[in-house]
Amino acid sequence: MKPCLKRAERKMRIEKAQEYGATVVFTFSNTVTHIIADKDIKYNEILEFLQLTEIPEGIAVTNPRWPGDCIRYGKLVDPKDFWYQVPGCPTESQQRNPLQDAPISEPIGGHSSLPSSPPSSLQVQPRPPPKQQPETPTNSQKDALDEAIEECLTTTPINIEDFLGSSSSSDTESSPESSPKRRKKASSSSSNSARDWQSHFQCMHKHTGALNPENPNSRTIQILEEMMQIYDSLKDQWRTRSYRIAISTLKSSNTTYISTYEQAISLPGVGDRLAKKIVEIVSTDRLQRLEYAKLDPKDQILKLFHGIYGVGLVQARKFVAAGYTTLEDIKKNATLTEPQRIGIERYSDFKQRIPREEVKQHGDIVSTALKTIDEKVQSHVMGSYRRGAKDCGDIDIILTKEGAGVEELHEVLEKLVEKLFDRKFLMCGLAIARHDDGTKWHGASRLEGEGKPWRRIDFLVVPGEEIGAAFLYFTGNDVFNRSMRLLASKKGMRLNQKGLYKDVVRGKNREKLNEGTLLESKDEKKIFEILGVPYRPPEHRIC
DNA sequence: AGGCAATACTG
DNA sequence: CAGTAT
DNA sequence: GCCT
Repeated sequence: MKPCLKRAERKMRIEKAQEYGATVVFTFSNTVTHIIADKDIKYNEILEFLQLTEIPEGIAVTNPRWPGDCIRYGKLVDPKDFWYQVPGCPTESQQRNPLQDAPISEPIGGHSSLPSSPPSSLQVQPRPPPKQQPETPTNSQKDALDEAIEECLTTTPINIEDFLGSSSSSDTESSPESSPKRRKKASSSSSNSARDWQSHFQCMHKHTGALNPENPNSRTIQILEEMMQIYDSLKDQWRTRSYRIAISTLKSSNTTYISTYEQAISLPGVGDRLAKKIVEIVSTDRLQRLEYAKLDPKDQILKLFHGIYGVGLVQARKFVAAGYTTLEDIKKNATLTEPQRIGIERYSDFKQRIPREEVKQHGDIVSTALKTIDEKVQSHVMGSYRRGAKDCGDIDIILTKEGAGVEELHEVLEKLVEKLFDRKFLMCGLAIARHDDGTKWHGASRLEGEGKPWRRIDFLVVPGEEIGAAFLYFTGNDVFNRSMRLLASKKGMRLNQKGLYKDVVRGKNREKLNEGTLLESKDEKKIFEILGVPYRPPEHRIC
C-alpha cells in the first residue's frame, strides 16, 4: 500500500521482503497474493485506494507485522491470524476482535467507538497519510532495518491507540516509547511513599510457591509463566526478571480480575508490553509469541544445549550457529571444557530431580565421613532442601565449624573430598577452588549401585563467624536473595554470603567503592532485623 | 541510556 | 578476561 | 522486560 519509497523504513522492508523471495509490485493485478498495509491504514482505505469494492478471494490483507513474523519464524505464518488484520477488516469467519471481551473503561481520548462490534462501527475517517518516521540519521541501513523489523515484531498488534481514538498521535509503528499514557506513578504516592517504598521488595512478602487457583488471573499467570519459562531457558535474565516481578504482583492482587490495559499498566512491574500481553491473553486466551516460541526449533535446540552444565547462552548459541542439533554432534565435533564434557555425558542424570529422601541420604553420607575427619566440623544441607522442597535440583552442603577460618576448613574439605572419592561416592569434580582459601567445590555424587544417577553436589566452606549470612545465602531462593541484596544496597548496605555491611560507599551506578564495616554475619535472624525485613522461615522464602 | 545481587571458578 | 555457575 |  502506498509504496512511497521516500520512507526509508518502508524501503528497507520492501528490500527485506525481496531478499526473502517476495515479489513486490506497486500496482494491483491478478498476480498479487498479499497486500501489506501500513499499520494505521484501515481496511476501507485499502479498498478505496485500490478502487475495489472487496478484496478478491485468496488475497491476504495484513499489516506489516506479518512479513516480519514470517522472517522471524522462518515460515509463512497464517496471515489470517488476528495480529495481522488490518483495522476494519470484515470479520469473516468470526475473526475474534482482540478487545471484545475486554472493554476498555473510559477511553482516554474521549471517543468511545470501540471496534468491538462488527466493522460497521468502524467508519472510515479519512486520515492524513502516515506521519514521517524521523529516521535515525546515523547507522547503516542494515542496522536501522534490523531495528525496524525488531520493532515490528515487538510492537503488539493490538494498537491501543487505534481503539482509544487517537487524536492524532504522531505514533508510527516504531518507537514504542511514544506510548502516550505514561504511568500515574508519581501521583499515587504522595503521602505514604516514604513508608512503603520498600514494600515492593519481594523479600518483604511471604511466599510459599503454592499456586492459588482461586486467583481470577490464574490463566493470565499461567501463560505468562510459560513465557517466562522460555525466556529463562534462553537465559534472557532481564526479561525473565521482569516477567517474574509482573507475575508476582499479579499473584498478589488476587482479588481483582485484570482485564484492561489501564488496569494492567497501573500494576507495579507491568509496563506497556506486558500490559498489552495481558490484554491479549484475557481476550484471546492465548499468547501468540508463546505459541511460536514453543515451535521454534532453534529455541528448542538452544534450550537443549544450554541445559548442559558449563554451557551458557554464549556457548549454546555458538553450537546452534555451527549447525549442531544434537548432544552427539557436540560431543564429537565441538571443543569442550572438561566440565562441559561431563555435563554432556551426564546430561540426563543432572536433569533429573532428586527426591528429598535421597538428598538426605547424600547429606548423611557426607556427615558421616566428616566425623572421621574432624568431629567438630558440621555439615548442613541447604538450598531447596532447607526450604522443604519435595525434590531438589542439586545438593548444597555447607561445611562449618565454630571458631574456624576458611583455611582450616579448606583442609577439611580436601580430606573429605578425597575420602568420598575413595568410597566411590563422589564421581567427579566440576569446579574446584584453586587457592587454599577456596570456598566452594562443585561436583557429582552417587549412591551405592551402578544404576544410580549422578547428582550435582556442592560443598561450601563457611567460617564459623559467617554462618548466618551463609545460611541466608545458600537457602535462597535466588529471587529472595537478590531481593534482600538489592534492598540492602538501597539502604546503603551490602549483603553477601559473608555478612551484612554498612557504610558502603557507592559511586555512580551503585558501584561499590569500599567494603563497608561489618554489621552482622553470624545470626541469620539479625540480618533480617537490621534490614527491616520480617523474619521468614526457609519455607517462606520462595518468591 | 543503563541498571537489574554479588561473588567464585574455568580456560 | 569472558563465560558460567551459585 | 521494567524502572529511574
